Amino acid sequence: MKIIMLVDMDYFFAACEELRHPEYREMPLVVGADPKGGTARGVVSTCNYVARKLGIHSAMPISMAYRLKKDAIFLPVDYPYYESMSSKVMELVKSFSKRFEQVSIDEAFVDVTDKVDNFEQAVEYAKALKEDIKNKIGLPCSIGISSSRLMAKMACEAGKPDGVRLIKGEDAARFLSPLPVEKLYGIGKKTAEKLESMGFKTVGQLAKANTVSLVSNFGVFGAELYRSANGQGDDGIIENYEIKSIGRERTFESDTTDRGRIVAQIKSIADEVYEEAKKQGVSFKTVTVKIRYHDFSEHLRSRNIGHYSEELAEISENAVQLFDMHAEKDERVRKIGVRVSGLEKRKGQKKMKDFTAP
DNA sequence: TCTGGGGTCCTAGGACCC
DNA sequence: TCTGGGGTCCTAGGACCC
Repeated sequence: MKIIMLVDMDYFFAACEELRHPEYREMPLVVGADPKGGTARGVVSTCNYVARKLGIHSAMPISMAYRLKKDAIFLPVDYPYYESMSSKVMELVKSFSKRFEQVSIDEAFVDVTDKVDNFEQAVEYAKALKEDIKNKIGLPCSIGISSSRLMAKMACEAGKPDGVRLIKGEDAARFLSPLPVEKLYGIGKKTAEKLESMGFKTVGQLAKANTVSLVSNFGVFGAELYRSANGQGDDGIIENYEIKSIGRERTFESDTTDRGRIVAQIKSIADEVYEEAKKQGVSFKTVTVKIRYHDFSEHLRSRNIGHYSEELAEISENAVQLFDMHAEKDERVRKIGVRVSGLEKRKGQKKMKDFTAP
């Protein structure tokens, strides 16, 4: 049996801001869109626990957060800064085990099976890692430990904030059983509604479901649901993960039908996508445009260009064409996005660090 | 209250090929 | 007259996560 840990940074973006602005530490701090006096269209990205006590939370419309606390500290998202902090954290985590997989800017799974003899030692190991991150970098995190990725994640959630939590395999079912289905990782609003309509309110009820009926209602996902509800899950760590797509999207400050304005935005976004693809050292084969209309309906239009490309013009020209061919004229556009996929590492190009002199 | 931006994975239909 | 089966690729949409 493996010993898997999930390291998850607590209120990461806001914690990073507190680190460079200690004066905000005791104040409600909201990282996200500029509220613009309550008229803005963005959302809360992350907020600290002082703000959470006031009812503010991630993904809440920023206008609502503003209404809840007009004199909170509102800061814009400084992604490059958080990424630099993330790199420091991830290097430290890696030093605890090379069997490591970063799953988002602030989370990583680590397989510590070879590092400790049992779960009790794993708890001590996790505490040491947590202290190291706190002392050397200054950021709080939580760590969940179990024998699968799923249960490590659930343990971590249960331990938040600033906690280390162990759930042994034999305790998984008992831990999960009373939770409402939407607390299970992978179950969102839609699936929860469907499950509740089928009579499954808790994970324990789901764990006793008839697998045949789950599969007939949800396909492969149904079988996965059953396994998850019973505390079973994957324990693999993918050490060299390859990115699958690169995209950027932008919401207009006001909905528009002005083609000139939209095309200009597509070109500007295409440029950002191009720069990111260059930075990642990948070519692409498919270009996709995403259009969100005023009523939130979304449409994707994609084109396989038939070869791997690295050209800015291939992104912007295909994106504009796809928009012109498929956009509903006179429908107000709220958001536009551009994405490239079908990626391949560029040939003859290695990362700088591969050339580092010995 | 009025809804961002960056991703992943899965499904399903149609085209095409053998 | 009434039309196989399997595999793969492409496209579009949906759900979910952070």
